[in-house]
Amino acid sequence: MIANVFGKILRKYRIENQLSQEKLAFASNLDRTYISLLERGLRQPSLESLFKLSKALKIRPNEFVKRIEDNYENSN
Amino acid sequence: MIANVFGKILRKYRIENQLSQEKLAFASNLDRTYISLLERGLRQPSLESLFKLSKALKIRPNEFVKRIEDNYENSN
DNA sequence: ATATAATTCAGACTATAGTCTGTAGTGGTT
DNA sequence: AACCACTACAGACTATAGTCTGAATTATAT
Repeated sequence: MIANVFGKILRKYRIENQLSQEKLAFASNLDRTYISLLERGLRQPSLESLFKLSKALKIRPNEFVKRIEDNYENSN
Repeated sequence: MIANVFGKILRKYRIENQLSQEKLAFASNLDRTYISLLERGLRQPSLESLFKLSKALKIRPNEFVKRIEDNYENSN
């Protein structure tokens, strides 16, 4: 599942940036509980949410997506 | 708007691949009318739909996203 | 042990992604 | 004109993204 792959990478990036879910939520203008859902693989983001999160995490969206790709084929 | 940027790029890729909306829909396992909505900027895809479309268009998702990035800052 | 920050989880909710069926327009070809 | 392939559009619908409030857990540290 792509949501699981995405969630794990999102969490890694967040930890690297030393942000709590709540601070990331504020920085990306998304909801606190939604960040939690994403990280646990219970939601997948829209393109816009992906861009918002990338900006808050100071990475380029295509880097984010590249990591998803790399972990996706190996996941099922 | 990110949906507009995405839509224009999607259409370019589809034309390059010489596919009709209907054939792209079939190849990506998405709905014919939804492809139309995407290209006109009336919808934005989820991460999963982005991956489905990328596969059908024989490009890597991160290339797709890179082109969206490049056209996004210049759009508003 | 007890505060405190951080995360999970629940439920109810709104907004939008994505489907389905059909019809109306658009443009090309003979 | 007629036909043909393609796309736009409408409307009603289902599935899921994303919000909001609050309470229950789970760390982390003092």
